[in-house]
Amino acid sequence: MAKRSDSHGRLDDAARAGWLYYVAGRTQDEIAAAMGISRQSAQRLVSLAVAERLIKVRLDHPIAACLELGEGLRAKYGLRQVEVVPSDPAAGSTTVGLAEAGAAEIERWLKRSDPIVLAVGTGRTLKAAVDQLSPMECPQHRIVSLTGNIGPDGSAAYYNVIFSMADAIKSRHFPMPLPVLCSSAEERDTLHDQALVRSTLALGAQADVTFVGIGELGPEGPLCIDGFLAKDEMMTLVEGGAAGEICGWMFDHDGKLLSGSINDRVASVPIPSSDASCVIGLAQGRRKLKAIAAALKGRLINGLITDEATAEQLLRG
Amino acid sequence: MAKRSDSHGRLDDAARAGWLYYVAGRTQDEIAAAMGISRQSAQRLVSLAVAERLIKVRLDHPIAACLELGEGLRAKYGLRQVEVVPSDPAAGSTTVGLAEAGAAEIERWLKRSDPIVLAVGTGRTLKAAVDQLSPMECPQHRIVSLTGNIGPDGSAAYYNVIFSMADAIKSRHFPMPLPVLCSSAEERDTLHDQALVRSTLALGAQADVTFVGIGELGPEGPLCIDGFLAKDEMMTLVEGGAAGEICGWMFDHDGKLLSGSINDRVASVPIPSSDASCVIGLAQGRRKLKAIAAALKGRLINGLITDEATAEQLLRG
DNA sequence: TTTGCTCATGGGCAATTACTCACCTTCACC
DNA sequence: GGTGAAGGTGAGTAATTGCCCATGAGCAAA
Repeated sequence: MAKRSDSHGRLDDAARAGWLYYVAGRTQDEIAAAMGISRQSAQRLVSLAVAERLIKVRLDHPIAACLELGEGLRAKYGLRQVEVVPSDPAAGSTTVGLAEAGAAEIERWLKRSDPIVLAVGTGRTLKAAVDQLSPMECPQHRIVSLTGNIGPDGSAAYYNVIFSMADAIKSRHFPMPLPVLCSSAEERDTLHDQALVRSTLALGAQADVTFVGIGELGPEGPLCIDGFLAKDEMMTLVEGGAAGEICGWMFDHDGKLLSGSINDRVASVPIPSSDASCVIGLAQGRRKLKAIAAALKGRLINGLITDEATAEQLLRG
Repeated sequence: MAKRSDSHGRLDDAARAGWLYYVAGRTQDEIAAAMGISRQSAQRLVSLAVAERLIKVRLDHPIAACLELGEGLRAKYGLRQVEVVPSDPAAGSTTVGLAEAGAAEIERWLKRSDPIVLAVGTGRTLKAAVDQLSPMECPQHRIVSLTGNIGPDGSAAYYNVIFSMADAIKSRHFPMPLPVLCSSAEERDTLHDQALVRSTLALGAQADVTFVGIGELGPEGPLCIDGFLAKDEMMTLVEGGAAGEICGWMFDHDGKLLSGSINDRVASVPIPSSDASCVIGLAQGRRKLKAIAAALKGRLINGLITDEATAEQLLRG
């Protein structure tokens, strides 16, 4: 008998057990009884079928591709948190936009009962996400802005998101009463030395989780559009190897922060270390591709929320 | 938040949970943590994904088709036990023949520690199966033959299998010291009235499991080949609506035993009732198709061991 | 024949999963 | 604004599953 079982191959039995378990939905006890073996042996056959890749599981849902892409990105860049949303709303019922996905992730953090420090950057994408937040009561948390809220002309910077966030989330908020960009490194240092600013800077440094937008450079990038940088300054930066920016901090194609250049004048809190905390970027679109890839490569962020098409391109590159 | 979750659809969440569970191999606890929900909710989403057929499981093994066919036969004929073996040995490594599969099933019963009565019919297929049995010690069981072992010319009927079985299985065996076919109903009744035969008949009636071959009729059928019936007798039977035989018992296309005809002269033990016990037929091949279908239809058997091609045809018809 | 190795097996136990039961929210209808 | 059905939630609990270990069979080398 043993001889015959062997010649038929253990894999055949594994296939049979796997079929009974996964397709027919029997329990391992039933399989054991049907095959005349012990429950443990049935369990071994089932796990053998899985280990030998006899069992193929497929998910019939548009979101499946997104999850695959997310897993790919997680593996490729060592990310802690990935969310890929479907690109084409018409493709299925899952028209979760980037903004909604970002809001969901923010809410996931805010729902925690233990107090956390949540830091936010700036940008249109992030603003859209924050606008999707549902009202919540979160007295235990603190929310801090990484970027100044004064625009280049002295008015409020529209895409500073912390005030939008304050509308929805009842929590302690800490804006940065600074411009985004100072006129000089000295001015930046002076401003940062104010007591109020120093405490906010310290708070930002200890953020448990940070949500940031990722800005592309070039004359159509947000820094130019919003008037923070003139086009010729921008072109100089790009020619100098800049690939993108987060909270105004410029980085090259390897995700290394540029030394000198305008980074000396950026008033933003330094981007929290992605070794110690979660730094989640929200970005999507072909134009941002190089910036996102660089930020991932340099581990400036360890979490990403993007869309399907962008995820594909990131994995391809 | 609730609103957004709803608009995204519960199915999306179910798909995500199902993917994480089945594809990514996470536990439900991990899924719950990742999705920010309770473990119970994660469990519900996973089972929802299964219930909604979002999760498709496929078995990459030649045996998968056989199992599908077996399930189909089980459903169609209300069978207790089905085994379908691959038809084409070249198709894969699983060249389990009918004989080996039958032997495996017999051994499965004999391996039981509680005492059982196992009855066997006759036929080439069954003989081949019994010849595949490995030696076993089964003092607790009793094995009884349903058919006589004396051929039409007085010699031992070759395809009576109980002696082959006795070679491999150490157990108490009860052959039937009778011809297969008597010359008249009266002779049959007289023979059956012998004390020794009566006890064997009684034993056969209480069989826990019965293995039988299924014979097709016609001039090429085993009854003619082995000389039990002349060709003209056979033709008369076929024209009278006979579709097949089990242990010599003739039945029509609905699986009803024919009254009169040669059934009056059959010396075999009546086929045990398939209501109370397992009656497993071994048969395969296009020529036997009508006989098998009739036996199944009439519930003469409630178990079947056959091959892939035959199973397909049975399901088609 | 003995020794040492590999591997399948079943028992036992901890982790994981499925199910049931109240309770709660939502929504449609009155 | 009340009211009941539908469906979701968490707690508790039973069932199921995964894994470790000791055991013994089979087999090749010494």
